[in-house]
Amino acid sequence: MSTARTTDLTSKEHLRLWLRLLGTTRRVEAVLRERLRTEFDTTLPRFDVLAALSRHPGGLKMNELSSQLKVSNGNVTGIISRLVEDGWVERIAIAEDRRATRIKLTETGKAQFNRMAAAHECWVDELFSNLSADAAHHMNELLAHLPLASGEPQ
Amino acid sequence: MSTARTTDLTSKEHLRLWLRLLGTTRRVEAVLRERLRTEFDTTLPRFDVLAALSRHPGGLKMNELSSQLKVSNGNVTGIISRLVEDGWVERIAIAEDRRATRIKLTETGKAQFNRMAAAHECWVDELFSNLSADAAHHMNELLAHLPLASGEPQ
DNA sequence: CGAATTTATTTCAAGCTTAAAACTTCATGC
DNA sequence: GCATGAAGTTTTAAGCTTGAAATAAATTCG
Repeated sequence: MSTARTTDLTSKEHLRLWLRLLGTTRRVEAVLRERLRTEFDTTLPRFDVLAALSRHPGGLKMNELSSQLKVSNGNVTGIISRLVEDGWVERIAIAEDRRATRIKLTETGKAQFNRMAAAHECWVDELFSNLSADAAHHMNELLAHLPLASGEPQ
Repeated sequence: MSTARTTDLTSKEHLRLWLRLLGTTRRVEAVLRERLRTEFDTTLPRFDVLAALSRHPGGLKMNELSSQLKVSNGNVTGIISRLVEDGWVERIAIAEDRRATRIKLTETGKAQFNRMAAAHECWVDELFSNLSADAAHHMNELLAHLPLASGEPQ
């Protein structure tokens, strides 16, 4: 309320960029969701969870999962419960802390994820195919410098 | 399906960019959702619907709304129903076609949206504040050239 | 030790989201 | 007229998502 942060022109340019960013992201997500559904009979949130677990072979606690994925705790509970039912993931008791459990991919889960991850990379590459490696890298750098954008904090 | 579209290096760069894009978008959305909730007691989907209606003073049919917002028909039905209950929006019968209705902002809805839109632009400007107008414009151009990124079909 | 607080997770209610099925109305062709 | 199909919308079932409340276990500290 007190002060505008930038000129009005810059502000409009920021808004335009945000709407473009949002639109692009939604379109890509829609394609990925559709393909995950038709080709692997699964969903994007499930894929995201599997991807996070895949990056951590030792497993992750529920709160680690939800902070990595930037979603709420309760949300992850439901997704994990369904993945456990499907046998793609397992909850492993932690001896030193009976409140928490460690979530790990099962062998089935690993195999499924590997198949999906290969296809996923291929789809993304196709969707961004008319962006050169340099342009992609450049855009990545710009986004990385937004204070809120970096993936690193945690 | 037959061939990789790019080199493996470019493919990795595309994937990196996509993950960055997704992360940035989610962070911005999280901030906007939180602020809409605490300061205006509403949600992002509702705001999106109001914004679309605001751009079309003559009103929009349900299928126009859902195609503009890139969400399913059934989805819009629910959001509109709740907005109608709140008196922010009204369904107006179309004489020539009894299947469809025209959705319009009420005066209350317009007033509410105007307050929110001003704050929204301010928040976005703040979130992107360390991006110059030129950089924002440049990134916008790059995104606009993705075949899937513009407002066009596929 | 025992009370108070913090940490890890689940449950809950409400709303969002999708795809598919159902329903109603309109348009077309016979 | 009337069947047939298309168009516009709503309903449904299942899953995703959130914030808040509830539960339970660990930690802190008087």
